[in-house]
Amino acid sequence: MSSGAISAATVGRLPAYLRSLVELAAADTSTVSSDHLAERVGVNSATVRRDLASLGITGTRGVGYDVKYLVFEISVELGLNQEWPVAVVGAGNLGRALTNYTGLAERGFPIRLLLDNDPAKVGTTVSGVEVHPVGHLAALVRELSVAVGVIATPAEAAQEVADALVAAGVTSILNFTAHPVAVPGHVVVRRVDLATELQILSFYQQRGLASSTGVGVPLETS
Amino acid sequence: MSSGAISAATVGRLPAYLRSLVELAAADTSTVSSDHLAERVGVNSATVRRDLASLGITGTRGVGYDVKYLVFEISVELGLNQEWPVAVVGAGNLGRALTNYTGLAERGFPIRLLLDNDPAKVGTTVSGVEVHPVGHLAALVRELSVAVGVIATPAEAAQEVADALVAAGVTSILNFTAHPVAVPGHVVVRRVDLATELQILSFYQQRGLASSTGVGVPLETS
DNA sequence: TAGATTGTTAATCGATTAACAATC
DNA sequence: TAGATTGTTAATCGATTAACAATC
Repeated sequence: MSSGAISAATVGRLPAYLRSLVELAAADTSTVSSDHLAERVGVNSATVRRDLASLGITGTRGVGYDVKYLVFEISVELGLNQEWPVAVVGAGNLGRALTNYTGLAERGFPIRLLLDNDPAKVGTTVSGVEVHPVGHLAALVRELSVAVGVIATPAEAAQEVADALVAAGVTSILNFTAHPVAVPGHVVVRRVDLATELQILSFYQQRGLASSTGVGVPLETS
Repeated sequence: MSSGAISAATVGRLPAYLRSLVELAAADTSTVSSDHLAERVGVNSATVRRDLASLGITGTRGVGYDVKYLVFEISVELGLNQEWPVAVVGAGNLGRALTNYTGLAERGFPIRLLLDNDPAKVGTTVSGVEVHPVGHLAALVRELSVAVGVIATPAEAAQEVADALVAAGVTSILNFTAHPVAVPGHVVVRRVDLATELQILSFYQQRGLASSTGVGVPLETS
């Protein structure tokens, strides 16, 4: 496990490390210790050193890690040095909100394609992205080299949309519906279910478990 | 730990159990085994029995669990037998998408309050919810008995909004910005960061790790 | 050299799972 | 009674953390 095997927990922490490091780089801090980084991200310093070592990232004993080097390496690991064109299926409020959200393009996920079956929506434009019929999905995904598909349709359509995305060759899917989707093993799906997030919050509220769960400092989603 | 202590992992699985059970109830299945439920949710049957036992839910040996009883008990645990009025801070695309999303009200989280500092937005209405100035937050939260606050503002405002929500007595917060917020120990925060979700997807894509991570069957967010 | 900090081993912790006696 | 399935113990697994030799 010392090299090559990267746990899901490690992957989940990488974006947090990166955010913290980018702030340090902006503040012209050239070097950072695992202790310092750990404190900012809210984990143990041994965990930071282990996470970085598992990516093959090394520091200097007595000194720490070079911030610029860390930022570069983690960015490479997360694929942030390249663009991942995104297709959003469903041009309802959520689909339009995602398309309008400039933060995604800034972080390398430009939304290039918006699909919907509603004839009233087809042909309209959201933040410069034209809405196309879902029937054109396969052709457009290939034409635009779409790397990530987002399911922002009603829950009933989730599986059907996932199937269409997979058939078109998309291997990364973000599912915003309440309905889990089944996909072949080479495809990665993550699900963001708003009602589930709220239900988990209300569970803690109900139980008065906030402080006993070590929350307070935010409980991360991943 | 056998009783009273409920792990975060267990809490995260409850909504999935409930979804599956509701389908069974609709199909008039009166009883379910831990084995059957485990298969539907994608966990081990011992985990199901342990999760349920930790909530004080018992089944019948040789028979299984009564579906209606399970649905009721888990609903109570998740607080679904009551309403949790929600306040959304930020009436941008995301805030409006959330307010328009009927799935939340259906699952007990009606959005009762929408706040924004933009004078052009104040006074407008989204799905019947009027936009109020953020300065009125404390008074309106009390008046409407808001239980959950949602931060849907630009990242820079996240901490300020969290502070205002906490000061107004809100103890459950869902944060949609990329910025983690610090809150007192009695407050529960969950964060949903879209760019982070996409970055994790692209990491797996980059590495070709999909099948080796046991994804395929969806990797849940929680 | 003295102080700091990494890289890694061994200990710990917590969660998952196999296994099975209890019992419907 | 025979078959099924729970409730729970003990084993396993994986991830976190303490500790410390290596070394800048």
